[in-house]
Amino acid sequence: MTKHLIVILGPTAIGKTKLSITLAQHFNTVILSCDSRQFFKEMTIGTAVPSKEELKQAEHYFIQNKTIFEPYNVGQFERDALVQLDSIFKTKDIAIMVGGSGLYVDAVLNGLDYFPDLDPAIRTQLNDTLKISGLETLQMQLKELDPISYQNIEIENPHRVIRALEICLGTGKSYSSFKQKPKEVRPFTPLLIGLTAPREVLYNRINQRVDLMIQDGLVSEARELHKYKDLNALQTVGYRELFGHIDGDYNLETAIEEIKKNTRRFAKRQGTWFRKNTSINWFDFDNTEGIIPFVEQKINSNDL
RNA sequence: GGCGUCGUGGCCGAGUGGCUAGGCUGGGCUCUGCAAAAGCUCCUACAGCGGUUCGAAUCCGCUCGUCGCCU
Repeated sequence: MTKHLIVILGPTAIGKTKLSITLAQHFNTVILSCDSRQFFKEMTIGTAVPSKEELKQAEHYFIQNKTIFEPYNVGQFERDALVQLDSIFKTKDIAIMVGGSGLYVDAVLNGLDYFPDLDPAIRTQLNDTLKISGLETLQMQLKELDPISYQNIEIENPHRVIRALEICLGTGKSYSSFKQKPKEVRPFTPLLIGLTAPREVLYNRINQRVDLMIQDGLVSEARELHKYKDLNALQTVGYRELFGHIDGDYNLETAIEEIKKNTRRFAKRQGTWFRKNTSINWFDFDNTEGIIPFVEQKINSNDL
């Protein structure tokens, strides 16, 4: 029997959580979250993790299973997710993954190349160099150490340049030399379901949801986390803007408007990411009845 | 009705005879361990009409509109 991973994709606030629970119940299976901010147990309101009630309706993995105090990244998630899926597929033929984080979804579905773990001090130092000497210095260094990456990566993007450099410096080999692994073969067949909505409708949902988060106490959640505001996990829409307000940079109303704006932009970027993935089967968020029959039909035809 | 004021792209806003201000919003995009991150890119306007001038958003006139004051 083929193992199937139903992957639910779409921008934030479009209704992925609800759909995933419906599917999990129908197929009597479990849900893996693939959301780079819902891993953290210290954040609840601002990341819109499923509610207690929702968590009771289906078994969830990778929801608030990590702490903001320990670094976590795609590579680790890929490994964790594959281990979890292996164990799920021992007893189930179908699993569900819900994802808003494009890179993380791709990692599970297609795999990342292998990169060794590095001493985090290397990145710290590169970040210092960036701050003191500027991006150009790093670009020149990369040109020297790894001309191929210098040609191919987005050279104006400090994150990309630093990543390439940290691999070069930490391994003694070029970043490009690691990116040669053939595509991973996964022990499951993915079926991608995307949810869409007209831009205006989505933006209204986002604005409303932000207002709800504020009502639910996002401000006090942000206050408690304020002292950790430099942690990577807290570079998150909904928190950053409130940290600025708590620091006295602007009033609450402004912070809320900023959260809405940044969430809209985030949703737009998610759209860009998913749009180029041609294997997604798109459904209107408002008309999801057809999804279960569609999935059943696909799975059955695969199993024949 | 009279006098004055102002009229710049979706919004804000500089410019005051010759060289696409800038910011914000918005759109498009990139993506192999910071990804709700980070970065790239697009949107050439000067209320209208006429005049002066080699050349006008910038000067002059009229029209329309704005706001203010007066009657």
